Amino acid sequence: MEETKLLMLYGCKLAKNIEENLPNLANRPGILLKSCDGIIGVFSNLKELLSRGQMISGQSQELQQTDNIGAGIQEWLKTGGKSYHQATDLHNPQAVLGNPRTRGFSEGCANLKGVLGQQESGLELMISGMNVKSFAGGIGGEIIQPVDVDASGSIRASSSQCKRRRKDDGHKIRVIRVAAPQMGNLDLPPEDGYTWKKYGQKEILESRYPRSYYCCTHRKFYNCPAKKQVQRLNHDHSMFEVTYRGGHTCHISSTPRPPVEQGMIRPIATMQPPLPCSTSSSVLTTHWLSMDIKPSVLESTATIFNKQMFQELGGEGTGSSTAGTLASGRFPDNQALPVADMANTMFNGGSSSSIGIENIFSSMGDKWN
DNA sequence: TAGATTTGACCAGA
DNA sequence: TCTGGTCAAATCTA
Repeated sequence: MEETKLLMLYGCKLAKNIEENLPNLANRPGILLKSCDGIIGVFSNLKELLSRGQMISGQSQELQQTDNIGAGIQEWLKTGGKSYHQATDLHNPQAVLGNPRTRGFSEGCANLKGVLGQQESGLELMISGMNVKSFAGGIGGEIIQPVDVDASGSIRASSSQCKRRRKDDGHKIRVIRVAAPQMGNLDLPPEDGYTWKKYGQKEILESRYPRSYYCCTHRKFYNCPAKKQVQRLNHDHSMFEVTYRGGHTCHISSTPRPPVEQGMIRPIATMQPPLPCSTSSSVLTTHWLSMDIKPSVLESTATIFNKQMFQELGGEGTGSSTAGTLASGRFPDNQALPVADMANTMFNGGSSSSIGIENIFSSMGDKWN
């Protein structure tokens, strides 16, 4: 549920910021459209995540509420977002789903799109659909797929191509779908905060694309059992299906730290020393509304906006050092990085930042002006 | 030259 | 027997 809550708040915040800064953004249609795309991606992923989640849990009432996720954001936007915290109790997902003011992200986004004008060609906006390619650059929202594990621990096929599966060895299994890179090496699997070593590739029956097998780089030294499989979707080659098996144990060190795999939060906005599994030299960590949020999700989400804004603002960022950039919170010319502040403000409730969420866009507006 | 990737062969579950 | 998963030698690359 943590991804759900994260996406929910993040999308609402972005929408609110766009609405509040339409005067500034009016002269920057590129930023506007990309921002809108990002928001729609967030909300669409949220919708899919919720739908799938409820299908798994079989809670029909929640499903109905999710389907009704409707006019709420529009209504909420009309209030100027001022009633956000009153309208949404993010500590209580039931309250969020049941609250008419927070229902209807899709309609809200459609409304935004109407405000912002015609979408770019090539920009896939499938607000009511499930097929959103949310973010350019290959960092996509995380969409959890249902995985069926029967009582014996073996995996039941959840797709037609999974006819036989080896018995699970008791490891936790997690299946997600992420957007494939749209530039550069298109075969590179999406970054997820860990380093992986490819140990095999295999053509899979009835699949157009081969499946790649990865294990944790540190399997040798830390006996880390984590593995993942990456395969491009048959029907949508721009999406990867990534199957994670087993959790990382290689992060265990002399410094106690909750495992990322278990989605446990870390202390307030501190810079962590590099860890064996992390691809980053440092990791931006947050606490946010006391929620359990996987840092990888947080970083990916925050990076989307970072990359888009950075490019639009004429930066030379490549987005290759996501966590490092966010952690530094600086442009190369040592300017403050608005999105880092934004992420910091958002995910830390604004308590630890001198820049409030309301000021982020206005400060950016200064740059644009 | 060490580490990563590729790829054919082998293993094991269904 | 078929197929997915893994191994390990060969190859590549920084």
